[in-house]
Amino acid sequence: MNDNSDATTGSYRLDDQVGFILRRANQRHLALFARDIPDLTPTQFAALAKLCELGQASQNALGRATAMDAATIKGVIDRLRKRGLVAARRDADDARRVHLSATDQGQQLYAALLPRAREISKETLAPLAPREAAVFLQLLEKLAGE
Amino acid sequence: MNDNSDATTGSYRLDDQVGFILRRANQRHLALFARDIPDLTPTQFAALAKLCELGQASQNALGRATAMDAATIKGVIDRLRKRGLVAARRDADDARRVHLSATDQGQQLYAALLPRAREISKETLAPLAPREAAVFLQLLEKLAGE
DNA sequence: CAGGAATTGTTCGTGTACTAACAGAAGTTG
DNA sequence: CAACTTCTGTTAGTACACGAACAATTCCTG
Repeated sequence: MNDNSDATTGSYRLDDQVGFILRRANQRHLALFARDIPDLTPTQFAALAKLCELGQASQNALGRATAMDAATIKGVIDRLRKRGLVAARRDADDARRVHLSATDQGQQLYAALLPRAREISKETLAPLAPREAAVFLQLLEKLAGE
Repeated sequence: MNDNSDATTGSYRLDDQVGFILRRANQRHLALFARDIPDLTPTQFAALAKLCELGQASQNALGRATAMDAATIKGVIDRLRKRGLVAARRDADDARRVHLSATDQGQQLYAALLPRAREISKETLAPLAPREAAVFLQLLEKLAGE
């Protein structure tokens, strides 16, 4: 009767909606990231990290691997290239593709930032007890889909 | 030993990091919102909803209530005003403040969109069982902080 | 009351994020 | 092989999101 979680009957409070809280949680994480790794944005770090994991990738493929669309990954890669962290060359087999790889400098930076990246994940989850954090991650993963 | 959740020792996989999954979950929600309510962005809806909840507010106060900084809320309010959903006037008591309120049109739109907004929250949580959703929301709230 | 501090709103610059439209290359099929 | 389709990357436009700097106003405190 008094169930606010009902999708059609209960009252609607913005502060209780998943989307709104999700946005705030994301904001908190972004703030932690910016504080601990000021020289790279989370998105840039994600692209660099994934590229280091994969070794190499085409631009759009890297975008898919990091959940960025073609337009977004382009800007991110442009900035990483301008800073000499990522190298790009035209693919020999497929003239459409841009072949990407992390430069030595990019790999070194990635390695150097790894401890801080781990810290950020830890700090982000700090409000939760270890058990809670594990449960949360599992449910969040489900929610993210794909 | 083989614990990937350890913040200083384990291996680092981008796909397992809170921040990355949080971003993907947010993306999924944004896509659902855009599909079900194409005429308003989630942020615009949040501002309108909060303003309807509160009745009235100054611009920065509304920003705080919706987790937007001064620069962001300004743009959002500008767009809502341009569409006649929100009215603004200089505050009589405090010449700095912009007094905001939802217009009749704004309130009607808000009321009309409410069922869809509820649906979006429901759809967002759809990958989770009801029990899981409840747990998730609680943990997410903790994570968002403040 | 005077002068410093805090608040309110604005502007600028940078960086995601997505849609839509496009060109060129590669793959598929009749 | 020619037409169609798909895939790759690019560009333009809109909308958050935040830091930094700023002017005007109000508050606070000596």
